[in-house]
Amino acid sequence: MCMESFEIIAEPNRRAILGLLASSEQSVGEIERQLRMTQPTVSKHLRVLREAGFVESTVDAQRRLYRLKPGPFQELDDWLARFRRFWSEHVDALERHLDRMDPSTPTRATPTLATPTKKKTNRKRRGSNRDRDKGETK
Amino acid sequence: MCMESFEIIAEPNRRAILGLLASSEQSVGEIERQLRMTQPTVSKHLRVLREAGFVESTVDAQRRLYRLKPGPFQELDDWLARFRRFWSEHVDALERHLDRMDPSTPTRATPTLATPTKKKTNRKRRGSNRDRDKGETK
DNA sequence: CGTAAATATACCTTTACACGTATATGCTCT
DNA sequence: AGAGCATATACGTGTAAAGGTATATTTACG
Repeated sequence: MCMESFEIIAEPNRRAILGLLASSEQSVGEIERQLRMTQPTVSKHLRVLREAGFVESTVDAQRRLYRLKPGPFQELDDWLARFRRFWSEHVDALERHLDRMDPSTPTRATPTLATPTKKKTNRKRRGSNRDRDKGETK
Repeated sequence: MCMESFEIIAEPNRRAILGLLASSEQSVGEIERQLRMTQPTVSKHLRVLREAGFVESTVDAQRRLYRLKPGPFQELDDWLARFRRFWSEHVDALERHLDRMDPSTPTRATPTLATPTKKKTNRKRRGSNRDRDKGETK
């Protein structure tokens, strides 16, 4: 009754359900069988997804057909967009590399808002600091 | 010790931290003050983020400077990509609408992989089905 | 009308995360 | 060496979500 979009997709089973629905709408029973989950579990997840606006349902005799709704995906993407510029520059290099290795891949249509934000901020690393990072990055 | 990317960003405070780091690297104390969280809370979230590969840290005297790492964002985006085609067609219509209303908005740089997947699947809605949807979509 | 199928809900138990307080570790500077 | 700052960790507690079992609800169909 209170979860927002990010918590919704934190649940692996829910992501699996959304994955199924990405191909086409499905009934509860179909989801239940394909994902090997118990029926109540499926129903409860679908309820959560519905209340969060990820899916909608229509009645078809005794079954209910569920399909995706775009809203929350938008929202997630909007959040991710803030970081896209950041990692896109990393991807650029990698992409060139991969393009060279596998010319069949259609360049992976990345947004590439690649504003060349070359962060050369030159942060002062004060004093005796032997960049040793004892297991920080692990 | 076990969370993956989607659970990581389910936490609002962690998203806030990532949001801060999106602009520039920050020390624990700076995060603590800007987000009004207690220091242990910040440290623990940063630990989680670090173990999940969202951030990395370097030592600067007594402080640690944290900054973003691209990997997990990629992963999240890859998952979202499966659905992008789906909602992009919805956005297209909306976008045209908004562009007309507010010409200042720079068209919101959407990936727009708009493969014209015009889903005209014409699903059969069987039998006596009075589309009534008693509060399903709520 | 009664039964069976499909789905939703209620109730219970378990588990895992988030937070706070307290404390440990590590670095700097005098 | 000792004081003090910045950060990490330990531990206890509350809470909420997920899953299971049982049951209710709705619909089709004989």
